[in-house]
Amino acid sequence: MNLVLEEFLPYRFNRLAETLSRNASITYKSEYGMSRPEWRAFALLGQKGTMTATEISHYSTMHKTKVSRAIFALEQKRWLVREVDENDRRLERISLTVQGQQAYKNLVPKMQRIENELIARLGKDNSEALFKGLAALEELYLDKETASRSRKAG
Amino acid sequence: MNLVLEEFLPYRFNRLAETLSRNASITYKSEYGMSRPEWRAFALLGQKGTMTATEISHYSTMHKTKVSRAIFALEQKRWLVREVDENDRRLERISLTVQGQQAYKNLVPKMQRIENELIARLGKDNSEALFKGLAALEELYLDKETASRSRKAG
DNA sequence: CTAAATTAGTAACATATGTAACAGTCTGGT
DNA sequence: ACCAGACTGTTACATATGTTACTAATTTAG
Repeated sequence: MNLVLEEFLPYRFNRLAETLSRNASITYKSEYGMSRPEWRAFALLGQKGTMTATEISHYSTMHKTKVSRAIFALEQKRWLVREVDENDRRLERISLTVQGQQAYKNLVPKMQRIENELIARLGKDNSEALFKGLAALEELYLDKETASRSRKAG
Repeated sequence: MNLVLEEFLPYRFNRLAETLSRNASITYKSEYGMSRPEWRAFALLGQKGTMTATEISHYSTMHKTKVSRAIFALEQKRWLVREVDENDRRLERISLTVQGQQAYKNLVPKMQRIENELIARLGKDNSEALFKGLAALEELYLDKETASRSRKAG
């Protein structure tokens, strides 16, 4: 009849998500003064090239106002530029500037190293189990299109 | 050289944590108007009996001001009472009222059913992998004392 | 025994996020 | 061609959260 909070999945996920994010954010926050929403939008732009705000919102699963603020901040840093789409003037094609791409080139290996070290410390057995479990959860819960990459890769 | 956001662990955890929490919150939010911080404090009090605010903060990994607000809200609902500790008058011993315990008895089975259904849908193989991976991560990252229950249980 | 440092909990302030309303643009049916 | 409805992105407002400062109580060092 008792629920043990420490065993409750949503709680465990929230706690780990916070820990992992805080740990990862140290790098992009201290080196570039980036917030988490900024990092996400930035990482997507580096990964996919030109995107619209709505696309960023979709792939980052961030609310559109959050995206709006994030790209505004990145624009202030001169890391991205917007260009109104001539075929549909509601759309803004957003892409990283050369400066932004340089920051991306600098930052990404550091972020990957953090993740690789974590996986190494987990060990092959545990990390494989983790990826399997995460992929299964994503398969169950997340929008097929968004989750597909993780599934294939997990 | 490219980082794929959908494969990045902190992002995957955040996304899943949000999804799981939103899913779980439907029940305690719609039936009892509880917020997530309230639910956490409430679940701990039901689980452990009398606690201080600091203890709740520790076991829930919530900031003490968040806890302060959560227990205030639960107090307004008449679900908990505080009693100043006579040996150390800085402390407040917090415990659920009879009303609070009834709500707990009503709510916990529903929350457990949600989790059990999730695990069933994952299947034995996947959920075992998930628990193994989560336990390993908690072992690595979280305060030993806090994580110990999850470890043993996972 | 007393003063400084520590602790529990709250309150005031600043920041971050979500919700709702908005302006501008496009589309489809008539 | 036109208008109702839908879409993109921003702004204004409300709410939630974190940071800092505070009061009251206790503990510790000297």
